[in-house]
Parts: sequence; C-alpha cells; structure tokens
Amino acid sequence: MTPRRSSFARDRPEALDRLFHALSDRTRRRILARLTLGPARVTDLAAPFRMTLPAVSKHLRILEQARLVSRRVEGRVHRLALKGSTLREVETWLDAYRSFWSESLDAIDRDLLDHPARAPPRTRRL
Amino acid sequence: MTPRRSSFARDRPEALDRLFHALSDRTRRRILARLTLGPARVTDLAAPFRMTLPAVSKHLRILEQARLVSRRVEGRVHRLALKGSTLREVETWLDAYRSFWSESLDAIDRDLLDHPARAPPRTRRL
DNA sequence: AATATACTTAACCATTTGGTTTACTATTGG
DNA sequence: CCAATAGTAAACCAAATGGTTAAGTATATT
Repeated sequence: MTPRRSSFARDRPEALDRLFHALSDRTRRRILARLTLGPARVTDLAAPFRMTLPAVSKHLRILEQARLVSRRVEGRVHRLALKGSTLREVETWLDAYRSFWSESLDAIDRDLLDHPARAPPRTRRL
Repeated sequence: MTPRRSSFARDRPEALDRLFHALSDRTRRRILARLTLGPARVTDLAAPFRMTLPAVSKHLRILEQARLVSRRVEGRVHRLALKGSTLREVETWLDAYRSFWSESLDAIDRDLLDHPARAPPRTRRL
C-alpha cells in the first residue's frame, strides 16, 4: 500500500496549504497589515522588524508564492502590494463552515442535546 | 517596543498562529470537513487516511490546541467535534481585509491608477 | 569610474513538523 | 481473568521553517 508517491503526502503543497501557511506567521501577518495602507518597498516593510533584511525577503517570497502580495520591480526597488483578491479564497473556504458558527451551538453541544449522555435531559436554558 | 523577548519571536505561538498553522495542512482540513457531518471517534477520523493512527492522533492534538475541535472522552472512546466558533476568529481577522477584495482592484492596480509610472495615463478601460 | 543603495542568493544552523515504529494505558467484552 | 479495542506517549527520523552571516547583482548617485 501507499501507492506511488515519492515520499510523503507533501508532494506539492497545494494552494490552500501555502495560503494558510503564509498566514500562520505573525511577521507575515504584520506585513500584510502594513500593506493595507498601500504598496511599499522591501526596506520599508523590513523597518519595523528586528530581523535582518534577508529574513524579511524570505517572508515576502512566501507571501508572494501564496499570491498574497504582488511584486513590481522598478529599477532597484521592489514595490510590494497586497493582493486582496487571494484572501477571498480563504473566505470561500470558510463559507463551508459558516453555518457552524452562525448557529449558537458548537457541534459538541448539539450532540449533547441529541444524545444526552449523563446530563439531565432537560432543555438547556440560560 | 517589543518588550523583553527571550530568543526569537516564537516565544508563544499566539492563537492566530496556531489557528492558521492548524489549517495549513490538508489532512487537518479534511478532518475538519469530516467533522461538519457530526462528531466522530479517532479511529473513524483516521480511517480515510493512509497514515498511522498516532499520526492522526497528532493532527487531532494540533486541531485541539488551535481550538478547532473539542474532545470528549467517553470510556475508551474519544469523541471529537468541530468547534465552529473558533473559525469565526479567522473570519474576524479577515474582516480587516474585506474591503481589499470587494473592491474590484488589487492594491497594485490602485497604485497604478494613482501614480501611473510609465504607462499611458489614460483611464483604464477594457 | 567609483561608491552607495536595494535587494537577492547561498550556505549554514537550531527548532519544528509530520511521519514512523514500538511501547504503554485504559476500557470493554468474552 | 484474559484478550481485544481505543487511543496516547515516547523515541526516532528526514524535511521544512525561520533565522543568521557573507557574498553577489543590479541600479542610482556623485
């Protein structure tokens, strides 16, 4: 078993993987927040951070590969801009789960109501 | 700014970090999708996957620590359930960016309109 | 032409991740 | 009591992550 498949299940980190992974780092989220104010150069984006420029450069590449930012090279300056449209993909993914938080109960609670385990079977009030 | 901080910025992976990281794995997203159908036991959740039970167990722990699933131990069975309410936190985070995709243009395009670099300054049509 | 500026690339490192196998700890059922 | 079942824990491993320093490549500036 485990048919062909070079190594593990991490062959090609599909789009959502890259997207969520890009968002899972606080530095990268701060960069995105900064970019809501408008496009910026790499040096400017790096300024607020205590890390070196190459470190920020890597973060930007990750954001770029996740399609969360776009890059325009103008001479020696790289101008980064937010690609808000990609965040809509997160929203789209979330859509499938929206009903699970617009309902007032989490699944576990619903389950409790359906099959009360040892709790008194009276209607939950309060 | 950025008060004492022992080593790097990875002291305590704050809630959003854990949340997005939990979502950045395809296996974990599939588990969440499965849980929209209702609570399930570990073995059942593991069944569709080609990995071992301990591997799934680890994924579940990550989802649990991200507060995306809740666990109820009933005898020797662990019953996992979706905690939809946590996904609302992702939605809340996304709120700050909503205007950037409801507008028809990405930031880079807006910037092009504001400060046309070398492109002809005529109104973009098409 | 020479220097400064704006970045990236490369090589390296410690830690984390996602998987494995091999124990181990409950519970449940015969 | 004994065996099967449901799951975690521990030890290990290769690969990825997030950072560093040092070097390299263009483009501006003087």
